Amino acid sequence: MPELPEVETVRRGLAGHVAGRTIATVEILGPRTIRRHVAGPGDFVARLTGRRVLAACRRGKYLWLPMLEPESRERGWGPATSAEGAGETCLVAHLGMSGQFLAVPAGVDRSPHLRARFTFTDGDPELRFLDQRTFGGLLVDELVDGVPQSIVHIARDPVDPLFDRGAVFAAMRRRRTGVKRALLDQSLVSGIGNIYADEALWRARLHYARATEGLRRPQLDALFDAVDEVLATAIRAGGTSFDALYVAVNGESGWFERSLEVYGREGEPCSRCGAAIRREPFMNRSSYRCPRCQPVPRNARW
DNA sequence: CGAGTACCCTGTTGGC
DNA sequence: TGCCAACAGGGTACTC
Repeated sequence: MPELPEVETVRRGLAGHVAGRTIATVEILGPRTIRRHVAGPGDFVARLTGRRVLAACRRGKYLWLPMLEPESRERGWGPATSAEGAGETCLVAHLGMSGQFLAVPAGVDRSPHLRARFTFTDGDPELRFLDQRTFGGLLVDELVDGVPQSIVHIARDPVDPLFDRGAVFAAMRRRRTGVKRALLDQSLVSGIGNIYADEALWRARLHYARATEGLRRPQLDALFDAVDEVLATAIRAGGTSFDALYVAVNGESGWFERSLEVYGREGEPCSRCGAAIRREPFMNRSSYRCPRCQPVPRNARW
């Protein structure tokens, strides 16, 4: 269940273990992992082999590794690339539900969930991408204004220094929908998933079906203050549970669960008022809320 | 175009 | 014990 904090933890791991290294070999196990790379596995491998990883970047739940351009292009013998900042190659990754990056010594991996393997010219560790439920994926892409072309529709996330609350609030109020649908809409604001949406709504004492057009500036500020707090707390927790071998934290590991107030706590008392937390079907998943702190609004939009 | 839904996928859990 | 339904859910394709 990786949301922004988990993906940020992975990004930091990749920055520490992979940035600055040159890819020696790329191996893809099974076609589904690169289904969004339409040019196919041969092209995927060819465009990454021999490339040096410059950094590890993230927007919302997406990760990417920009690559140093080959020397021939750096010297201007290839197509123009630098004028508008476009044309830089990068590896884009989405963890989906269960994707993991592991930086481990080279060796045999019998895991049926191993989807991709990268080796580097300086030896260990190699980088593996594992994904049990195969909602995750990899593709090679080009940067457009510093962002992979395939994710230009993903909005800035609340951690982004250029995140513009005023613009996001205005866009939210133009929608005719409920506040949780808006929080989960990655084209409005990215990085928030089911868990942190419920946690932020509980903190802001808002029902998930509150109509966005009826929300006032103070309520939206309170909601996004709550979003910031929840994300920052989870990022700090992810940072402390860091393991040198594992680039990724396991989404199932319990480091964040102790601090959750409503998510997964059906029937347990609300820590503010004592009312029993409710689980309700919503958008083909579940929403958790306190029935007293977050009552059903009059003009609900489900 | 905005809003809302179906589907992709597999391992785990719980009811009968 | 064994089988099947429910559940987990982000993103995209699709319909209306």
